[in-house]
Amino acid sequence: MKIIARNLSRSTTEEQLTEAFTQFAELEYCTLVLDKVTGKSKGFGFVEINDDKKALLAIVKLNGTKLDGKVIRVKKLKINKH
DNA sequence: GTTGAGCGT
Repeated sequence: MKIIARNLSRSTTEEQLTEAFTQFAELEYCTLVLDKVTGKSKGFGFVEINDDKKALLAIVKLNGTKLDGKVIRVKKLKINKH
């Protein structure tokens, strides 16, 4: 299940995202979107988790929590529209 | 060097 984490701090790193999610599930994929020009964080990233139930749990647990001192917004990505 | 809604190098 793909997950997106928005509203991240610009200083938040990919490993911080990883550690946050790894508390609830094993991450299959994790990336932090970086700006092409500055190379800094765009403030959001994507996470992939195999276990859907754990993924949903991680979303609920991490959504609204503070990461790097900032409240983050975690949601599921576009679900199969087919 | 910065910024604050979002669905990706």
